[in-house]
Amino acid sequence: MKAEPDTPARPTGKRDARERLLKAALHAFSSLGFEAVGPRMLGEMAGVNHSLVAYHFGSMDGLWREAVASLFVAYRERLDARLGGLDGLDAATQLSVGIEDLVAFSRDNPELHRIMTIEGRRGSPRLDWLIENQIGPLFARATALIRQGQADGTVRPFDPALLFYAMIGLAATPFSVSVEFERVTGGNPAQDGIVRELGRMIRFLVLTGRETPVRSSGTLPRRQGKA
Amino acid sequence: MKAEPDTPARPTGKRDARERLLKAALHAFSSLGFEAVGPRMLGEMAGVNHSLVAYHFGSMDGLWREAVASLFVAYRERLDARLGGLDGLDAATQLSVGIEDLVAFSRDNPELHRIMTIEGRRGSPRLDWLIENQIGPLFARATALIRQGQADGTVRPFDPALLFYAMIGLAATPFSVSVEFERVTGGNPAQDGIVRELGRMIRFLVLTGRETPVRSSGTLPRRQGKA
DNA sequence: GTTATATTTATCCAATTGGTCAACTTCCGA
DNA sequence: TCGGAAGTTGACCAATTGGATAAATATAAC
Repeated sequence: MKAEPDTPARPTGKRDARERLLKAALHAFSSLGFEAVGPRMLGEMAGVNHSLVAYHFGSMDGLWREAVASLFVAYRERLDARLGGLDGLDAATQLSVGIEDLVAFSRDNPELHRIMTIEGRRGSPRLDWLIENQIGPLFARATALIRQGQADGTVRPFDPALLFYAMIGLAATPFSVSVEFERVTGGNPAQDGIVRELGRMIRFLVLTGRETPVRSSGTLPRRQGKA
Repeated sequence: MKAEPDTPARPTGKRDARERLLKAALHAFSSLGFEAVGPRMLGEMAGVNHSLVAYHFGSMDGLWREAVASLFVAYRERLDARLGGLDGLDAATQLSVGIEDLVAFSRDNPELHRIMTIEGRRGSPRLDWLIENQIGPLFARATALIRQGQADGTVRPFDPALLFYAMIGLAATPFSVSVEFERVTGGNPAQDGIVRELGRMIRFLVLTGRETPVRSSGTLPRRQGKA
Protein backbone atom coordinates (compact mmCIF):
# COMPACT_ATOMS: atom_id res chain seq x y z
CA MET A 1 0.00 0.00 0.00
CA LYS A 2 1.23 3.39 -0.77
CA ALA A 3 0.42 6.65 0.83
CA GLU A 4 -0.70 9.49 -1.33
CA PRO A 5 1.16 12.78 -1.13
CA ASP A 6 2.50 12.75 2.40
CA THR A 7 3.56 9.95 4.64
CA PRO A 8 2.22 10.30 8.15
CA ALA A 9 4.68 10.09 10.99
CA ARG A 10 3.81 7.08 13.08
CA PRO A 11 5.68 6.57 16.33
CA THR A 12 5.42 2.82 16.43
CA GLY A 13 7.50 0.21 18.14
CA LYS A 14 11.01 -0.80 17.18
CA ARG A 15 13.09 -3.10 15.13
CA ASP A 16 11.92 -2.38 11.65
CA ALA A 17 13.38 1.08 11.37
CA ARG A 18 15.58 0.07 8.50
CA GLU A 19 12.72 -1.08 6.33
CA ARG A 20 10.63 1.92 7.18
CA LEU A 21 13.49 4.23 6.29
CA LEU A 22 13.92 2.52 2.93
CA LYS A 23 10.26 2.87 2.18
CA ALA A 24 10.16 6.50 3.22
CA ALA A 25 13.29 7.18 1.20
CA LEU A 26 11.80 5.73 -1.96
CA HIS A 27 8.77 7.86 -1.53
CA ALA A 28 10.69 11.03 -0.77
CA PHE A 29 13.41 10.64 -3.39
CA SER A 30 10.89 9.90 -6.11
CA SER A 31 8.73 12.90 -5.41
CA LEU A 32 11.24 15.50 -4.26
CA GLY A 33 14.58 14.50 -5.76
CA PHE A 34 17.76 13.56 -4.00
CA GLU A 35 18.93 16.99 -2.92
CA ALA A 36 15.68 18.00 -1.30
CA VAL A 37 15.64 15.06 1.08
CA GLY A 38 17.55 14.88 4.34
CA PRO A 39 17.89 12.52 7.25
CA ARG A 40 15.64 14.60 9.42
CA MET A 41 12.79 14.54 6.98
CA LEU A 42 13.11 10.80 6.46
CA GLY A 43 13.27 10.21 10.18
CA GLU A 44 10.04 12.06 10.67
CA MET A 45 8.39 10.22 7.77
CA ALA A 46 9.45 6.84 9.10
CA GLY A 47 8.73 7.73 12.70
CA VAL A 48 12.29 7.09 13.84
CA ASN A 49 15.26 9.15 14.89
CA HIS A 50 17.20 10.80 12.12
CA SER A 51 20.47 9.36 13.35
CA LEU A 52 19.42 5.97 12.12
CA VAL A 53 20.12 6.98 8.55
CA ALA A 54 23.79 7.33 9.36
CA TYR A 55 23.75 4.19 11.45
CA HIS A 56 22.10 1.90 8.93
CA PHE A 57 23.28 3.33 5.63
CA GLY A 58 26.32 5.42 6.44
CA SER A 59 25.06 8.40 4.46
CA MET A 60 22.20 9.65 2.37
CA ASP A 61 24.04 8.41 -0.67
CA GLY A 62 24.21 4.89 0.68
CA LEU A 63 20.54 4.96 1.50
CA TRP A 64 19.68 6.19 -1.98
CA ARG A 65 21.71 3.45 -3.59
CA GLU A 66 20.18 0.69 -1.55
CA ALA A 67 16.65 1.94 -2.05
CA VAL A 68 17.03 2.22 -5.83
CA ALA A 69 18.82 -1.10 -6.12
CA SER A 70 15.93 -2.82 -4.39
CA LEU A 71 13.57 -1.46 -7.01
CA PHE A 72 15.67 -2.66 -9.91
CA VAL A 73 16.10 -6.06 -8.34
CA ALA A 74 12.36 -6.36 -7.94
CA TYR A 75 11.86 -5.44 -11.59
CA ARG A 76 14.45 -7.82 -12.89
CA GLU A 77 13.21 -10.72 -10.83
CA ARG A 78 9.69 -10.15 -11.97
CA LEU A 79 10.72 -9.88 -15.60
CA ASP A 80 12.92 -12.96 -15.45
CA ALA A 81 10.11 -14.94 -13.91
CA ARG A 82 7.74 -13.92 -16.71
CA LEU A 83 10.33 -14.37 -19.43
CA GLY A 84 12.04 -17.42 -18.05
CA GLY A 85 9.92 -20.06 -19.78
CA LEU A 86 10.00 -18.56 -23.24
CA ASP A 87 13.68 -17.90 -23.51
CA GLY A 88 13.99 -19.54 -26.88
CA LEU A 89 10.91 -17.99 -28.40
CA ASP A 90 10.95 -15.33 -31.08
CA ALA A 91 11.83 -11.73 -30.28
CA ALA A 92 8.35 -10.37 -30.89
CA THR A 93 6.78 -12.65 -28.30
CA GLN A 94 9.42 -11.82 -25.74
CA LEU A 95 8.97 -8.12 -26.42
CA SER A 96 5.22 -8.41 -26.14
CA VAL A 97 5.48 -10.05 -22.76
CA GLY A 98 8.12 -7.56 -21.70
CA ILE A 99 5.86 -4.67 -22.61
CA GLU A 100 2.97 -6.06 -20.66
CA ASP A 101 5.21 -6.59 -17.67
CA LEU A 102 6.74 -3.13 -17.96
CA VAL A 103 3.34 -1.49 -17.85
CA ALA A 104 2.23 -3.55 -14.88
CA PHE A 105 5.44 -2.95 -12.97
CA SER A 106 5.30 0.78 -13.65
CA ARG A 107 1.76 0.83 -12.37
CA ASP A 108 2.78 -0.92 -9.15
CA ASN A 109 6.12 0.87 -8.68
CA PRO A 110 5.93 4.36 -10.13
CA GLU A 111 8.90 5.37 -8.00
CA LEU A 112 11.38 3.73 -10.32
CA HIS A 113 10.61 5.84 -13.35
CA ARG A 114 10.21 8.93 -11.21
CA ILE A 115 13.69 8.52 -9.84
CA MET A 116 15.11 7.81 -13.28
CA THR A 117 13.61 10.94 -14.76
CA ILE A 118 15.05 12.97 -11.93
CA GLU A 119 18.53 11.55 -12.17
CA GLY A 120 18.70 11.31 -15.95
CA ARG A 121 18.66 15.02 -16.57
CA ARG A 122 22.06 15.88 -15.20
CA GLY A 123 25.30 14.13 -14.48
CA SER A 124 25.87 12.88 -10.96
CA PRO A 125 27.64 10.01 -9.27
CA ARG A 126 24.20 8.48 -8.89
CA LEU A 127 23.57 8.58 -12.63
CA ASP A 128 26.93 6.97 -13.25
CA TRP A 129 25.98 4.18 -10.92
CA LEU A 130 22.56 3.80 -12.46
CA ILE A 131 23.88 3.49 -15.98
CA GLU A 132 26.72 1.21 -15.13
CA ASN A 133 24.78 -1.22 -12.99
CA GLN A 134 21.16 -1.01 -14.02
CA ILE A 135 20.13 0.73 -17.21
CA GLY A 136 23.11 -0.20 -19.32
CA PRO A 137 22.55 -3.95 -19.15
CA LEU A 138 18.82 -3.53 -19.56
CA PHE A 139 19.32 -1.36 -22.62
CA ALA A 140 21.68 -3.85 -24.20
CA ARG A 141 19.28 -6.70 -23.61
CA ALA A 142 16.26 -4.84 -24.96
CA THR A 143 17.91 -3.41 -28.07
CA ALA A 144 19.31 -6.83 -28.92
CA LEU A 145 15.79 -8.19 -28.89
CA ILE A 146 14.57 -5.25 -30.96
CA ARG A 147 17.24 -5.75 -33.61
CA GLN A 148 16.50 -9.41 -33.77
CA GLY A 149 12.81 -8.69 -34.24
CA GLN A 150 13.58 -6.14 -36.91
CA ALA A 151 15.62 -8.73 -38.76
CA ASP A 152 12.61 -11.05 -38.56
CA GLY A 153 10.32 -8.30 -39.74
CA THR A 154 8.21 -8.48 -36.59
CA VAL A 155 9.42 -5.23 -35.03
CA ARG A 156 8.90 -1.89 -36.72
CA PRO A 157 12.04 -0.43 -38.28
CA PHE A 158 12.46 2.59 -36.04
CA ASP A 159 15.76 3.32 -34.37
CA PRO A 160 16.20 0.70 -31.63
CA ALA A 161 17.40 3.22 -29.08
CA LEU A 162 14.39 5.43 -29.71
CA LEU A 163 12.10 2.45 -29.51
CA PHE A 164 13.63 1.53 -26.17
CA TYR A 165 12.98 4.95 -24.70
CA ALA A 166 9.57 5.07 -26.33
CA MET A 167 8.52 1.86 -24.63
CA ILE A 168 9.72 2.98 -21.25
CA GLY A 169 8.30 6.46 -21.57
CA LEU A 170 4.92 5.33 -22.83
CA ALA A 171 4.57 2.61 -20.24
CA ALA A 172 5.65 4.61 -17.23
CA THR A 173 4.66 8.23 -17.76
CA PRO A 174 0.95 8.00 -16.89
CA PHE A 175 1.82 6.42 -13.56
CA SER A 176 4.83 8.62 -12.98
CA VAL A 177 2.77 11.78 -13.20
CA SER A 178 -0.34 10.09 -11.88
CA VAL A 179 -1.61 13.06 -9.92
CA GLU A 180 -1.49 15.32 -12.92
CA PHE A 181 -2.88 12.61 -15.18
CA GLU A 182 -5.82 12.01 -12.92
CA ARG A 183 -6.71 15.65 -12.53
CA VAL A 184 -6.30 16.50 -16.19
CA THR A 185 -7.98 13.49 -17.76
CA GLY A 186 -10.40 12.69 -14.97
CA GLY A 187 -9.35 9.05 -14.97
CA ASN A 188 -7.06 7.00 -12.78
CA PRO A 189 -4.21 5.58 -14.89
CA ALA A 190 -4.11 2.42 -12.79
CA GLN A 191 -7.58 1.35 -13.88
CA ASP A 192 -7.61 -1.97 -15.68
CA GLY A 193 -9.04 -0.54 -18.86
CA ILE A 194 -6.37 2.10 -19.15
CA VAL A 195 -3.59 -0.34 -18.41
CA ARG A 196 -4.79 -2.62 -21.18
CA GLU A 197 -5.23 0.23 -23.62
CA LEU A 198 -1.73 1.44 -22.82
CA GLY A 199 -0.29 -1.98 -23.51
CA ARG A 200 -2.17 -2.16 -26.79
CA MET A 201 -0.84 1.20 -27.84
CA ILE A 202 2.76 0.29 -27.11
CA ARG A 203 2.52 -3.06 -28.83
CA PHE A 204 1.06 -1.38 -31.88
CA LEU A 205 3.91 1.08 -32.01
CA VAL A 206 6.62 -1.55 -31.57
CA LEU A 207 5.34 -4.70 -33.20
CA THR A 208 4.16 -5.32 -36.73
CA GLY A 209 1.13 -7.40 -37.54
CA ARG A 210 -0.79 -5.82 -34.71
CA GLU A 211 -3.01 -3.39 -36.49
CA THR A 212 -5.09 -1.00 -34.44
CA PRO A 213 -7.41 -3.25 -32.51
CA VAL A 214 -10.89 -2.73 -31.21
CA ARG A 215 -12.39 0.66 -31.30
CA SER A 216 -11.74 1.89 -27.82
CA SER A 217 -12.17 5.44 -26.78
CA GLY A 218 -14.54 5.06 -23.88
CA THR A 219 -11.74 4.11 -21.52
CA LEU A 220 -11.38 7.49 -19.92
CA PRO A 221 -14.12 9.95 -19.04
CA ARG A 222 -14.61 12.75 -21.40
CA ARG A 223 -13.78 15.78 -19.36
CA GLN A 224 -13.16 18.72 -21.59
CA GLY A 225 -12.82 22.13 -19.96
CA LYS A 226 -10.71 22.94 -16.97
CA ALA A 227 -12.07 23.60 -13.52
CA MET B 1 3.29 43.42 1.88
CA LYS B 2 6.11 44.52 -0.34
CA ALA B 3 5.67 47.05 -3.05
CA GLU B 4 6.12 44.89 -6.08
CA PRO B 5 6.14 46.72 -9.39
CA ASP B 6 2.99 45.61 -11.12
CA THR B 7 3.79 47.21 -14.43
CA PRO B 8 5.97 44.79 -16.33
CA ALA B 9 6.52 46.93 -19.39
CA ARG B 10 8.08 49.79 -17.45
CA PRO B 11 11.35 50.41 -19.29
CA THR B 12 12.98 51.83 -16.23
CA GLY B 13 16.04 50.77 -14.35
CA LYS B 14 18.45 48.02 -15.22
CA ARG B 15 16.38 44.90 -15.27
CA ASP B 16 19.39 42.75 -15.53
CA ALA B 17 19.13 40.92 -12.29
CA ARG B 18 15.54 39.99 -12.86
CA GLU B 19 16.22 38.27 -16.15
CA ARG B 20 19.26 36.50 -14.82
CA LEU B 21 17.31 35.24 -11.84
CA LEU B 22 14.58 33.90 -14.09
CA LYS B 23 17.08 32.08 -16.21
CA ALA B 24 18.88 30.61 -13.23
CA ALA B 25 15.56 29.60 -11.70
CA LEU B 26 14.46 27.71 -14.79
CA HIS B 27 17.70 25.82 -14.81
CA ALA B 28 17.65 25.04 -11.12
CA PHE B 29 13.98 24.13 -10.81
CA SER B 30 14.11 21.84 -13.79
CA SER B 31 17.10 19.88 -12.61
CA LEU B 32 16.67 19.90 -8.84
CA GLY B 33 12.98 20.40 -8.20
CA PHE B 34 11.26 23.20 -6.39
CA GLU B 35 12.06 22.26 -2.82
CA ALA B 36 15.78 21.88 -3.36
CA VAL B 37 16.21 25.42 -4.65
CA GLY B 38 16.53 28.50 -2.47
CA PRO B 39 17.12 32.21 -2.94
CA ARG B 40 20.71 31.93 -1.88
CA MET B 41 21.52 29.33 -4.47
CA LEU B 42 19.81 31.28 -7.21
CA GLY B 43 21.55 34.48 -6.19
CA GLU B 44 24.90 32.80 -6.51
CA MET B 45 23.95 31.28 -9.86
CA ALA B 46 22.81 34.60 -11.23
CA GLY B 47 25.62 36.56 -9.65
CA VAL B 48 23.33 38.82 -7.65
CA ASN B 49 22.31 39.22 -4.06
CA HIS B 50 19.83 36.70 -2.75
CA SER B 51 17.48 39.40 -1.49
CA LEU B 52 16.55 40.23 -5.05
CA VAL B 53 14.36 37.17 -5.22
CA ALA B 54 12.11 38.62 -2.56
CA TYR B 55 12.26 42.04 -4.11
CA HIS B 56 11.41 41.07 -7.66
CA PHE B 57 9.14 38.11 -7.14
CA GLY B 58 7.93 38.33 -3.57
CA SER B 59 8.83 34.73 -2.82
CA MET B 60 10.23 31.59 -4.32
CA ASP B 61 6.73 30.64 -5.27
CA GLY B 62 6.24 33.82 -7.24
CA LEU B 63 9.52 33.30 -9.00
CA TRP B 64 8.61 29.75 -9.89
CA ARG B 65 5.27 30.82 -11.29
CA GLU B 66 6.72 33.54 -13.45
CA ALA B 67 9.52 31.37 -14.76
CA VAL B 68 7.18 28.56 -15.73
CA ALA B 69 4.62 30.91 -17.22
CA SER B 70 7.27 32.36 -19.50
CA LEU B 71 7.98 28.89 -20.85
CA PHE B 72 4.36 28.14 -21.56
CA VAL B 73 3.88 31.51 -23.20
CA ALA B 74 6.84 30.85 -25.44
CA TYR B 75 5.42 27.47 -26.40
CA ARG B 76 1.96 28.77 -27.11
CA GLU B 77 3.18 31.69 -29.18
CA ARG B 78 5.37 29.41 -31.23
CA LEU B 79 2.58 26.93 -31.77
CA ASP B 80 0.05 29.61 -32.67
CA ALA B 81 2.45 31.09 -35.18
CA ARG B 82 2.92 27.70 -36.83
CA LEU B 83 -0.74 26.78 -36.66
CA GLY B 84 -2.19 30.19 -37.42
CA GLY B 85 -2.40 29.88 -41.18
CA LEU B 86 -4.00 26.47 -41.27
CA ASP B 87 -6.70 27.03 -38.75
CA GLY B 88 -9.40 25.70 -41.03
CA LEU B 89 -7.47 22.66 -42.21
CA ASP B 90 -8.25 19.11 -41.24
CA ALA B 91 -7.35 17.76 -37.81
CA ALA B 92 -4.68 15.40 -39.09
CA THR B 93 -2.68 18.20 -40.69
CA GLN B 94 -2.92 20.37 -37.62
CA LEU B 95 -1.85 17.46 -35.44
CA SER B 96 1.04 16.68 -37.74
CA VAL B 97 2.31 20.23 -37.53
CA GLY B 98 1.72 20.29 -33.80
CA ILE B 99 3.78 17.14 -33.34
CA GLU B 100 6.67 18.53 -35.32
CA ASP B 101 6.55 21.72 -33.31
CA LEU B 102 6.30 19.86 -30.02
CA VAL B 103 9.42 17.88 -30.77
CA ALA B 104 11.35 20.96 -31.81
CA PHE B 105 10.23 22.97 -28.81
CA SER B 106 11.09 20.15 -26.43
CA ARG B 107 14.52 19.97 -27.99
CA ASP B 108 15.07 23.70 -27.48
CA ASN B 109 13.40 23.97 -24.08
CA PRO B 110 13.78 20.72 -22.17
CA GLU B 111 13.09 22.59 -18.95
CA LEU B 112 9.36 22.63 -19.53
CA HIS B 113 8.85 18.90 -19.54
CA ARG B 114 11.35 18.45 -16.75
CA ILE B 115 9.39 20.75 -14.53
CA MET B 116 6.12 19.13 -15.49
CA THR B 117 7.36 15.68 -14.63
CA ILE B 118 8.53 16.94 -11.27
CA GLU B 119 5.32 18.69 -10.37
CA GLY B 120 2.94 16.14 -11.84
CA ARG B 121 3.75 13.41 -9.40
CA ARG B 122 2.25 14.91 -6.27
CA GLY B 123 -0.31 17.50 -5.39
CA SER B 124 0.89 21.00 -4.70
CA PRO B 125 -0.36 24.53 -5.15
CA ARG B 126 1.98 24.70 -8.10
CA LEU B 127 0.33 21.72 -9.77
CA ASP B 128 -3.08 23.29 -9.20
CA TRP B 129 -1.89 26.41 -10.93
CA LEU B 130 -0.31 24.47 -13.77
CA ILE B 131 -3.44 22.49 -14.52
CA GLU B 132 -5.78 25.40 -14.20
CA ASN B 133 -3.82 27.84 -16.32
CA GLN B 134 -1.62 25.86 -18.64
CA ILE B 135 -2.17 22.16 -19.16
CA GLY B 136 -5.92 22.12 -18.87
CA PRO B 137 -6.56 24.37 -21.86
CA LEU B 138 -3.85 22.66 -23.86
CA PHE B 139 -5.33 19.25 -23.12
CA ALA B 140 -8.79 20.37 -24.13
CA ARG B 141 -7.51 21.82 -27.37
CA ALA B 142 -5.46 18.75 -28.28
CA THR B 143 -8.07 16.14 -27.43
CA ALA B 144 -10.69 18.03 -29.41
CA LEU B 145 -8.42 17.81 -32.43
CA ILE B 146 -7.80 14.14 -31.76
CA ARG B 147 -11.51 13.33 -31.55
CA GLN B 148 -12.16 15.25 -34.71
CA GLY B 149 -9.44 13.31 -36.49
CA GLN B 150 -10.79 10.03 -35.17
CA ALA B 151 -14.19 10.91 -36.55
CA ASP B 152 -12.52 11.57 -39.91
CA GLY B 153 -10.64 8.32 -39.68
CA THR B 154 -7.28 10.06 -39.87
CA VAL B 155 -6.28 9.56 -36.22
CA ARG B 156 -5.85 6.13 -34.72
CA PRO B 157 -8.66 5.06 -32.40
CA PHE B 158 -6.73 4.97 -29.16
CA ASP B 159 -8.04 6.75 -26.12
CA PRO B 160 -7.59 10.50 -26.73
CA ALA B 161 -6.22 11.18 -23.27
CA LEU B 162 -3.64 8.42 -23.63
CA LEU B 163 -2.71 9.69 -27.07
CA PHE B 164 -2.20 13.16 -25.63
CA TYR B 165 0.20 11.93 -22.98
CA ALA B 166 1.84 9.61 -25.47
CA MET B 167 2.63 12.50 -27.79
CA ILE B 168 4.04 14.64 -25.03
CA GLY B 169 5.99 11.83 -23.45
CA LEU B 170 7.46 10.57 -26.71
CA ALA B 171 8.39 14.02 -27.92
CA ALA B 172 9.95 15.30 -24.73
CA THR B 173 11.51 12.39 -22.88
CA PRO B 174 14.74 12.02 -24.88
CA PHE B 175 15.54 15.68 -24.32
CA SER B 176 14.29 15.69 -20.76
CA VAL B 177 16.68 12.95 -19.72
CA SER B 178 19.27 13.98 -22.26
CA VAL B 179 22.28 13.19 -20.12
CA GLU B 180 21.14 9.65 -19.51
CA PHE B 181 20.05 9.25 -23.12
CA GLU B 182 23.38 10.33 -24.44
CA ARG B 183 25.41 8.12 -22.16
CA VAL B 184 23.22 5.06 -22.65
CA THR B 185 22.66 5.25 -26.39
CA GLY B 186 25.84 7.02 -27.35
CA GLY B 187 23.94 9.59 -29.41
CA ASN B 188 22.86 13.13 -28.77
CA PRO B 189 19.06 13.36 -28.92
CA ALA B 190 19.21 16.86 -30.40
CA GLN B 191 20.85 15.64 -33.58
CA ASP B 192 18.81 16.36 -36.67
CA GLY B 193 18.47 12.73 -37.63
CA ILE B 194 17.11 11.73 -34.27
CA VAL B 195 14.69 14.63 -34.14
CA ARG B 196 13.29 13.64 -37.53
CA GLU B 197 13.07 9.99 -36.58
CA LEU B 198 11.27 10.90 -33.38
CA GLY B 199 8.71 12.96 -35.29
CA ARG B 200 8.20 10.09 -37.71
CA MET B 201 7.61 7.68 -34.88
CA ILE B 202 5.05 9.87 -33.18
CA ARG B 203 3.20 10.61 -36.39
CA PHE B 204 3.06 6.92 -37.15
CA LEU B 205 1.56 6.20 -33.74
CA VAL B 206 -1.02 8.95 -33.92
CA LEU B 207 -1.98 9.33 -37.56
CA THR B 208 -3.35 6.77 -39.99
CA GLY B 209 -2.18 6.54 -43.54
CA ARG B 210 1.39 7.03 -42.45
CA GLU B 211 2.77 3.55 -42.65
CA THR B 212 6.25 2.93 -41.39
CA PRO B 213 8.44 4.97 -43.66
CA VAL B 214 11.98 4.51 -44.84
CA ARG B 215 14.13 1.90 -43.26
CA SER B 216 16.03 3.89 -40.69
CA SER B 217 18.05 2.33 -37.98
CA GLY B 218 21.38 3.96 -38.57
CA THR B 219 20.38 7.12 -36.77
CA LEU B 220 22.06 6.30 -33.53
CA PRO B 221 25.37 4.58 -33.05
CA ARG B 222 25.22 0.98 -32.17
CA ARG B 223 26.75 0.90 -28.77
CA GLN B 224 25.87 -2.29 -27.02
CA GLY B 225 27.71 -2.79 -23.76
CA LYS B 226 28.29 -0.05 -21.28
CA ALA B 227 31.35 2.13 -21.06
C1' DG C 1 21.04 70.13 -10.13
C1' DT C 2 17.29 68.11 -6.99
C1' DT C 3 14.17 64.94 -5.85
C1' DA C 4 11.40 60.84 -5.94
C1' DT C 5 11.48 56.27 -7.21
C1' DA C 6 13.54 51.87 -8.69
C1' DT C 7 17.09 48.72 -8.00
C1' DT C 8 20.75 46.51 -5.44
C1' DT C 9 23.58 45.39 -1.52
C1' DA C 10 24.91 44.27 3.18
C1' DT C 11 23.45 42.72 7.49
C1' DC C 12 20.67 40.62 10.97
C1' DC C 13 17.38 37.18 12.57
C1' DA C 14 15.29 32.90 14.40
C1' DA C 15 14.87 28.39 12.67
C1' DT C 16 16.63 24.42 10.59
C1' DT C 17 20.19 21.69 8.54
C1' DG C 18 23.54 17.32 8.33
C1' DG C 19 26.62 15.01 11.08
C1' DT C 20 28.57 13.23 15.46
C1' DC C 21 28.48 11.05 19.85
C1' DA C 22 27.52 9.25 24.45
C1' DA C 23 23.98 6.98 26.67
C1' DC C 24 20.06 4.04 26.85
C1' DT C 25 17.33 -0.18 25.42
C1' DT C 26 16.60 -4.59 23.31
C1' DC C 27 18.13 -8.87 21.81
C1' DC C 28 20.64 -13.23 21.57
C1' DG C 29 24.18 -16.64 22.45
C1' DA C 30 27.04 -18.82 26.08
C1' DT D 1 21.80 -15.70 34.02
C1' DC D 2 24.77 -12.57 32.19
C1' DG D 3 27.61 -9.93 28.98
C1' DG D 4 28.33 -8.00 24.78
C1' DA D 5 26.62 -6.74 20.35
C1' DA D 6 23.02 -4.56 17.77
C1' DG D 7 19.68 -1.15 17.59
C1' DT D 8 17.86 3.31 18.92
C1' DT D 9 17.55 7.77 21.08
C1' DG D 10 18.20 12.72 22.55
C1' DA D 11 21.45 16.26 22.69
C1' DC D 12 24.97 18.79 20.80
C1' DC D 13 27.57 21.27 17.12
C1' DA D 14 28.95 24.61 13.47
C1' DA D 15 26.97 25.89 9.25
C1' DT D 16 23.32 27.23 6.49
C1' DT D 17 18.60 28.30 5.59
C1' DG D 18 14.61 31.76 4.01
C1' DG D 19 12.97 35.99 5.02
C1' DA D 20 13.10 40.88 6.63
C1' DT D 21 15.35 44.81 7.31
C1' DA D 22 17.92 49.51 6.51
C1' DA D 23 21.28 51.54 3.97
C1' DA D 24 23.42 52.43 -0.43
C1' DT D 25 23.33 53.11 -5.33
C1' DA D 26 21.36 53.92 -9.80
C1' DT D 27 17.82 55.89 -12.76
C1' DA D 28 14.40 58.92 -14.44
C1' DA D 29 11.50 63.04 -14.02
C1' DC D 30 11.38 67.72 -13.06
